[in-house]
Amino acid sequence: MGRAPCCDKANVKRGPWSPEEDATLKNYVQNHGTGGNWIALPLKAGLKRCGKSCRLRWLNYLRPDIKHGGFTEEEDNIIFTLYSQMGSRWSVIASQLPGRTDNDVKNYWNTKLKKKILAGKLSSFSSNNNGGLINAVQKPEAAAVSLPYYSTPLPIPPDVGYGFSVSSTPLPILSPSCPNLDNNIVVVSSQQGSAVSDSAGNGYVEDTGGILVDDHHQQQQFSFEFPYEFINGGIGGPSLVDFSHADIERGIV
DNA sequence: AAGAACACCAACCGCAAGGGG
DNA sequence: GCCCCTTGCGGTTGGTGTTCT
Repeated sequence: MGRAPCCDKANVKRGPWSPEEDATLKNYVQNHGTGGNWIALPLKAGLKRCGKSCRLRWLNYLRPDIKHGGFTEEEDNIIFTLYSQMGSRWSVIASQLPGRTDNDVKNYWNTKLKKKILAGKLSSFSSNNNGGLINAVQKPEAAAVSLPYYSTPLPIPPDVGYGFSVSSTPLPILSPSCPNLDNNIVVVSSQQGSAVSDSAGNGYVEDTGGILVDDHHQQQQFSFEFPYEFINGGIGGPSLVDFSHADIERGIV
């Protein structure tokens, strides 16, 4: 037996909300609150709507503190930074932006901001204070072995689908030729990779041979890959030249 | 001018988590 | 501990407006 539907779909209205419905819902919530039960609310308020629909309409549109209108550059940067760190945790990201909803942020990211970043038009991505690099933070679930959570400057925005893997066999200790070896996490070296493609025909540039060193001088080999057209500058991203050994070394923390 | 393609965003869907009985 | 109900979340869809050809 499957899950019981949250409401009787045959007897509820769907689709866009009318101004009358908005007014009814707004008046009811402002006068009576939600009563802690959205499922029962539409019946009490006299709305032929699903409780979930009412909740969504209130949270995303009717709440008095909702901010409508375009996102500012500062908001762009906050979204980008938080997305870099935690991925698509829209509710968490939205909680850092007063008046914005998770749906707003999600839509904005998917329709505009992602393109803006890929075009290199976001200040935190294109500025020179980090050598043109941004902090791409490894997603925890991507780690194949237990390593400290770390950030590594890479010339990519976090949404371009880079993969990340760590070899299971620790490498021999590298000679400490790198002046930053004593820092917590170091990307010691990297090299330009070769173009590869997956079974669906999507092109990637695969970079291999990077070394991570943690604060116990334990080393792990890693590899990562980026969509080929992005690395190749085809959609406004950096050219392959930007993705060099030197650039990554410059970003060592 | 008209149809096609694209962009935007509100709304829906299904799943997981949380809480109460 | 289990079950059921509700809420919250993130992914996806579909309608509408705009731009392009």
